Amino acid sequence: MLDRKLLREQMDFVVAQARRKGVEVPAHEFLVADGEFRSLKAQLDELRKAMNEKSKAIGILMGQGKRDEAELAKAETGQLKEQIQNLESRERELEEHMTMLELQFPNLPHESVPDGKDADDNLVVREWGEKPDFDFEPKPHWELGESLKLLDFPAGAKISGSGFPVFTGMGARLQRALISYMIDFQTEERGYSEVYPPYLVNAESLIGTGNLPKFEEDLYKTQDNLYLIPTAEVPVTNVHRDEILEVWQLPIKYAAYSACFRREAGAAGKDTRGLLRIHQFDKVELVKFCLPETSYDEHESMLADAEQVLQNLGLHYRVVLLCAGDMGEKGCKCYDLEVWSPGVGRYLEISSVTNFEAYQARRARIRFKREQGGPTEFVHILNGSGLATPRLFSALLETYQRADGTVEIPDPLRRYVGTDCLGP
RNA sequence: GGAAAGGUGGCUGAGUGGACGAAAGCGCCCGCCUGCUAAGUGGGUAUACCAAUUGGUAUCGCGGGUUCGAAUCCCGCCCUUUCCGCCA
Repeated sequence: MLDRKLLREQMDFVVAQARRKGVEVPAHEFLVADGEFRSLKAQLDELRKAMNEKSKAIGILMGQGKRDEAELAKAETGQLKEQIQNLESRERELEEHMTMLELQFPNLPHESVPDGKDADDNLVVREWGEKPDFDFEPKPHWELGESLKLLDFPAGAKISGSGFPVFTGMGARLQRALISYMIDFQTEERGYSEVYPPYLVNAESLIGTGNLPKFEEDLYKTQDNLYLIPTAEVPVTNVHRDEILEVWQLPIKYAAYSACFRREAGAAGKDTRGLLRIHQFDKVELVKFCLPETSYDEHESMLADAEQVLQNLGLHYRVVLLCAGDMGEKGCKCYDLEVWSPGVGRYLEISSVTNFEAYQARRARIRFKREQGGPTEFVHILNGSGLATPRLFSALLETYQRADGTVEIPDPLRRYVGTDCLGP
């Protein structure tokens, strides 16, 4: 949701920026509706003012015991009331119409975001480390997972369906180790506060983060009208929904572990092997609420927080700045971290770090005041994965595999995994 | 699942038809006073939209109804809390 004032005053700019994302917005329709809405509202306010004054007068007459005059005055209100009701119903219509139109406006890309249509136009900002050399043919993680008895895909398919792997034995332990390690790192080294959120959320929360109404088909919904979270971003961002924060609280930084549930509707046939695209996965999510003027600095530092995990684990990756056309609806600027996967032979997206500016804050009504009695402003909200475990798990196995089929555990994880090597 | 109570401003909490956007207290902000501190004292302090010069309108969980007029009465819904039962 964009600022209505921006739409009114700088529609040409909005249209141009939306076009960078490849989105045509209903500019004219909105401006027409808004014009009618405003003049209608002015009229309505006048009528209501008149009505209020009349009512007040009647009250005074009644108080003075002047019954007859009061009755006379009452008779005069009928027409006013009818007029008001007519305008009110039109107002409701317009309001609905405008909301529908507003939802078609994407968040606008930041000036530092390159033009482009799709993933081919994304910009590789930097690479860290190097692709590991193997003197043997590196295996993909699904083969390693099977031979080392870390993953059981058939069991998952039997229990739930495809896209629900079972982690077994040391695989389960490694999974848990990754989560603990990442949470500990972000909270102890990077100043995030830990949050453990609910996994089922109401529609209001999903509207706040922008997942509803547009992306309902990506979500699992329960019979109680609660939805399984697609990411911890949803509950964690909504922790402060409808609040006015104190300026000294900012920035607020949360790190949250959660399972994530995605229907992956429409993604059939893509990246189906192994852990690449599954319906339930685990992730440590980072969320920040900050002052508008600091959000791009906070964005860079959040990116660094996520990168540091990969660096500590010695995994080769690259940082990609998404072009306007590939960024999606909600973001202003977004970096992807892509980890190198030797067995698959590709870079795989393992994190997206996004600055939403006030887009989510406006939807979720998360504001702050710079000073007592001052105006309220929307905070800027950012989030990033730090990181998603399936691809971290797979990159780790593939990167640290040895010729004999065993896998070395990198140093920072050893005390969590309880061993330095996974073998048969 | 059964029963009851309740949803009012940053918080506590009054308000059962008319001058209530809302008492009081707390908190916070700006003064004054007190040679420190504490106390005292005067004022200010909800949000959104519109007009923009002091102005106007709406909002007391949400939606509808009664009424000239609703925080207040009626109906429906949602949510929270407590007790009992069941269960991790």
